[in-house]
Amino acid sequence: MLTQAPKGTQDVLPQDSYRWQTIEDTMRRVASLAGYREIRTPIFEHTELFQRGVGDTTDVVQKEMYTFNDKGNRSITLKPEGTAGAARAFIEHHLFADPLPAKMFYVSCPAFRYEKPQNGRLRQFHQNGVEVFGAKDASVDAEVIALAMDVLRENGIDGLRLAINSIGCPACRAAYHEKLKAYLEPKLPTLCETCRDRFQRNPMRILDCKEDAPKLTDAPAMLDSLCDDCKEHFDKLKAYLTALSIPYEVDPRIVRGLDYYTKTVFEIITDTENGPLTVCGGGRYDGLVQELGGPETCGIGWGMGVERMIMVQDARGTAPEAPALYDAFVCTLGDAARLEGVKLVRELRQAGVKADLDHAARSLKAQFKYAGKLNARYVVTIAEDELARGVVKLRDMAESAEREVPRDAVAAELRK
RNA sequence: GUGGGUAUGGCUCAGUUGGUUAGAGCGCUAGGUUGUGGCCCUGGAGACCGUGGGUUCGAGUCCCACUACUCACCCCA
Repeated sequence: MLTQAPKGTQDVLPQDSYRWQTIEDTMRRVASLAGYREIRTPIFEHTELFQRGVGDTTDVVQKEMYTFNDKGNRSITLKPEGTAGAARAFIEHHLFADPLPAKMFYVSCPAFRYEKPQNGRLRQFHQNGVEVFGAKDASVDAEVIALAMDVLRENGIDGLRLAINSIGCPACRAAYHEKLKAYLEPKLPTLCETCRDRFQRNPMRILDCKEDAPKLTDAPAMLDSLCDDCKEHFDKLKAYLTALSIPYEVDPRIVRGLDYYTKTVFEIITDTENGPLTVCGGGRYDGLVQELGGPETCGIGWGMGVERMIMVQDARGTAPEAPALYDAFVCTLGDAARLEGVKLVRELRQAGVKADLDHAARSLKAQFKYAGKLNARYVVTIAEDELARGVVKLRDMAESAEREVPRDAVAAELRK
């Protein structure tokens, strides 16, 4: 077990890390074009932050957190998601005193949930995300959704389903819960065990139960119970999305498992051979900052699973090509040539040419084979003859064309 | 947390009704051309057959447990 990564964790190997870097680059580029700046928060926080922020009746907090006491006997939790930490930092550093909205993003942020791993679900996973604090107009809801779609599209992932919903504000949701409970109560005995439990904790979830939902088609819908303010917000969001030519479907079953959401919630879903998979999920959290002790500040954001994006790229064959490891591989024959080769490789690197030479004491032929396997664009050969004449052989591997180049002109030649 | 499937060299897999030194392809490595890649040919390294028990004269093969991986439910990224 010593040489086995813990359950639900994954290594990103050198040959694969470019996939992550490409996705990270895209995220940085797209987000900064919209005025978002990167935030980095600790990988662990006080447990209470998530109990208060995410909500201590949620599955995430109740069953899935990596919680432990540190040596000072503080209860510490590895963050299960990105929003609570960002909100805490927003409050702690008085970012509410800056010009609002405060727009921020994070990249390949580790998150931890103690769950049984399966397809697209790990115990340590990574999210890209955005958070916006202090913007109440639905135009920002549409903006963050547009950003998510753009990030996905620029990573070769499009044609995804955008599903949106509104779960209202504390005022209209409380009223709705009463209506819903009144409707459900007589049916309780016919519901499954989990749903009888949900009845107290989060009755809206029952409408998303695969077992019970079909029996409850005439249940009152949150969308029909929104207060005027929430309804107007949702209508505006739809108008903005339409203006941006972003197709969406309204899915009243989207509830989200984190307590802080209000009004807008959304998911971006891909259909895999194993069924639908959410690649990105988020929503508005107008009560979160205040709940955590900050000034009344609205907010909205999303998280996007990096591993899931990579899965989708793989499934669709839209993964970017691996960048070439070397522009030039230097092959040498003889000790004097080898010394020259070591010098040349360093020169090339300093000139911005990706270069290397054999470090395994291989035969010339094996050096060529190695260069071929690593897809080096050029092979530079130096032996006694070339050394004496102040030249090198420059071979274009794809063309199988070889020519002589003056030793001093190699770097310039390869930078062309 | 509940249920199903799987576990043999680095990878993908064979392995006959349990029978002697566990095979192949790919990959890795060396050579076939003592100055040259991709194709071809030849050689080499590399497996306590997931772990621990049990049945048996004998277990990769049968039984049990454990662990890991994987899939579905739940939930979510």
